[in-house]
Amino acid sequence: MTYQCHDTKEKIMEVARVLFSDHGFEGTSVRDIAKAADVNVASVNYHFSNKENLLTEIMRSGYEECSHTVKSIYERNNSLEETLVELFQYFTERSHNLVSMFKIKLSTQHSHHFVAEGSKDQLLGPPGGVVIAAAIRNELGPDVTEEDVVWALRCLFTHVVHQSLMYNCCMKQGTSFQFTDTDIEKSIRRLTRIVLQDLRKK
Amino acid sequence: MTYQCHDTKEKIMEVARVLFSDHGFEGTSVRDIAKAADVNVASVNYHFSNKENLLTEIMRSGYEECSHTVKSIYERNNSLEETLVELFQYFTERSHNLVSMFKIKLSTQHSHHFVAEGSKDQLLGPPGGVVIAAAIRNELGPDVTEEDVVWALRCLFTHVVHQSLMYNCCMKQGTSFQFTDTDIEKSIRRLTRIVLQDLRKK
DNA sequence: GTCTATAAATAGATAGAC
DNA sequence: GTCTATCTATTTATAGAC
Repeated sequence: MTYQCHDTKEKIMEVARVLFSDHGFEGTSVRDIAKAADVNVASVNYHFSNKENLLTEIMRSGYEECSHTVKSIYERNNSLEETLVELFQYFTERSHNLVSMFKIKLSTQHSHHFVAEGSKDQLLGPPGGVVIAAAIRNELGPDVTEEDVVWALRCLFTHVVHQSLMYNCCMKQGTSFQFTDTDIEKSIRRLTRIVLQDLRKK
Repeated sequence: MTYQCHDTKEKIMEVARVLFSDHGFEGTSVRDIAKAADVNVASVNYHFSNKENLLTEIMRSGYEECSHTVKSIYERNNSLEETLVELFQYFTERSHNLVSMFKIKLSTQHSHHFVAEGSKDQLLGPPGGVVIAAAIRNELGPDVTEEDVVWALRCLFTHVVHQSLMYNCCMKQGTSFQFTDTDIEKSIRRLTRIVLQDLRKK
């Protein structure tokens, strides 16, 4: 079993993302990860130097994956409403990516993962936020104010992210959740329409 | 220093809520709590039997405090919009209560704290959700459908909770946050108005 | 690159004196 | 109710054989 670096490293990251999402960073031991990934305990430190660095790589790849997904979704359908609905579907398929990123964002200890490398003081916005903002501008034409775009972005992104978190966590917990994915899709569409409608009135 | 049970127990809960909120349940040791509360290590187990039970008591009191706050806010001002804005202000004053509750909700391991004691399968809704739903019905009169009330509740509560989480976490992290509390208040008011407006049209 | 063995620190919990 | 001391288990990380 020599020369399987790439497979092992990626397997560790994928398994760790799931475990961090379910039990948190501190709630997951390197041994748990190695066992679940079916690799040796020492290989985690070999490939990532230490546990903290494993988190760093997971966060970076997760943020990039999400940004890239939003971009490619919008380039395909060219519609704000459809993009938001498909973003919810992506968050459901890759719920561990969303949940682990969000938990880290809420943590004091690991929040530095959301600070861009070059400019240490600049907080990263939501992944794909630039694309959604552009989509809003495209729907409303050139007369829309920047303040309105920011407000709409915040309303809509918040809604999609929070509904995705609630939907996927309650599903995982096995408790009877009141809302189906169809309900949430309807909710996203309705909110998108009334937000755009309000911005057009001005 | 004898007979100070009540003080010690409450001090432990208050300190633990802050630490759980910042570093998570697993990221906080019983020793950390005892040190921050300036009590002996053994007193945590004396008053709460074990660490898990300390979390149980924190969650229960946090949920009740929040529900009670929402109720008393609405009884005082009798306005949906004002209640949501004041709820955001409460979430800011007591951000550790919100953050710790939300983190636990996202966790697979500790999600059982959101299951009501009597009926083990029933998931608890958002704290104060019943009051907000009643406020929505009061604004719209008796003709409003239950589906619309549920949608409005979800939109508005989601917005307030998520904005509060983002606002308080980014503040705590010391990074330059783009939005002031005034911005978020405006955002809540604007969303409340367009949601109610949409429901009235039907 | 993978493995075993182990170091060094820390975790939750408890026993027993006061 | 508070405290010290301690047991047992588990943690991250590393050293060194293969």
